[in-house]
Amino acid sequence: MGTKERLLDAAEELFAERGFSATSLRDITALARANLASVNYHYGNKEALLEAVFARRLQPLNRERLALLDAYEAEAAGQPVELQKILWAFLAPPFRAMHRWGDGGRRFMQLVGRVYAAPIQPTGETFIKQFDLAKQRFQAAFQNTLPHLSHDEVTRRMHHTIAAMAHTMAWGRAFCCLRSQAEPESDVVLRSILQFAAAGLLAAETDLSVPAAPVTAATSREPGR
Amino acid sequence: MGTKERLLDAAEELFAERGFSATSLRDITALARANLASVNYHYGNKEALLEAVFARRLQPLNRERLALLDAYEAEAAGQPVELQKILWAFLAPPFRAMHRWGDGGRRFMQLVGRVYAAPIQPTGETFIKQFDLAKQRFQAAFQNTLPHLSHDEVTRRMHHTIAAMAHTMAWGRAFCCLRSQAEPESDVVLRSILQFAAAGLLAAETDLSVPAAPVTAATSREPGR
DNA sequence: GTCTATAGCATGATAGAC
DNA sequence: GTCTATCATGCTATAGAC
Repeated sequence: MGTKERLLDAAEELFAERGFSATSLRDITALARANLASVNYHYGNKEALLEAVFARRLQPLNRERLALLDAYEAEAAGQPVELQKILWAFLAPPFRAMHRWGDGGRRFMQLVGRVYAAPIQPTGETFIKQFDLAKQRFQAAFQNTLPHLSHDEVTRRMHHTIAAMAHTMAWGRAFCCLRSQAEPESDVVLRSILQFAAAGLLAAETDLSVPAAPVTAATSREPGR
Repeated sequence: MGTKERLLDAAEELFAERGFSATSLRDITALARANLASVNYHYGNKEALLEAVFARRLQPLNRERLALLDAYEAEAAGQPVELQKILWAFLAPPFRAMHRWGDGGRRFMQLVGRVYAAPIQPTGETFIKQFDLAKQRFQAAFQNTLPHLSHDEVTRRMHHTIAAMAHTMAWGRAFCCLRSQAEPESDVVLRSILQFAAAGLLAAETDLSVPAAPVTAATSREPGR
């Protein structure tokens, strides 16, 4: 395996584990058993290296999502696609990618989850933009299948769904730190998200009964602002 | 307002916006209009400053959550507490805190969302530990109210619920970047999460029909590993 | 393509005057 | 408590030999 690719692997691993700013080029080149100058030779600078890490896996991933959605839509022939199918097209590819790509895939998805939760960082923008392209297609599909929801509510519930996925990814092996032994790439977790999100998306928009405050006043003093 | 508190505010703001490693003490002291050495004088070092940022708001927050849950449980007198009430006790305090604490509260919750998504960082551990104390109490309450779910599944679905909350926090003003104008502290978002999570938690555990692969083979070639 | 050497700068921390 | 000055170290990036 060439230096260029080893650098990519090392960067993927360390960016996912420690974050972008907390990882130095020295850390990366040491792990890749490459020279410090090699990053600059092959990629130009640190940020371009991060972009390369994303570029390698992100495009195939979103292409697979959209191909699945396309196929389901063709199958439905103009009718709304079943909710479970839309969710499957959206959520299954990253989980399957974790299987296919092994440790690298797991680390990559952890990085994705991380960046998605902290979108302000440099180049996170790049990633978000690419992701939003797919998101818009899915937004339309969800809206079609869930006509009882307003546009804004669909947006919010998609966000909740993405959150569940991204968090699972971000936690990686540490998922549900305490006791659940399930690995994030296991089917069990994917099915759990599918089930949870499907029910959540199908819920009525307005039927919420905010519970009354209990008898005991639970307000406590807190530091002012 | 004393220097010590101004440092806390500045650190809260910058850690939330840029992350811990990407923020320098010089940035913080400049924003706080304080001397570079003041951080060391008042807090010892950078990491202790982060811990102080957490300590200021985290304890009251979790205390409020648990007080609410206590009150609801007392009200229920041994019976399982209604799901909506458990969720309310868990989710409402951070949203209300954002109102009460103003900008500082919003930034703090953004920081919390950030750290929760990237738990490996230094001192994130501290935060996670404190949070887990509350989490265990809530896990028991959820399990009581949802006897149809296995222990592991309750854990996973709590995780999904927390994810929706944390992501909303992490995105702050940029929530649902595209079009939804709703501020994260608005009741609309809180209600959306409540509704979504309640339905998701109530769903059956096993009834999932994974959709069949569509006719068109959607597999594409991808880089090997 | 790979390496050494180093420029040029930012960082966290501290010593010590006031 | 606040300030200046500075240390020691780490960083990204690059120049130039091989």
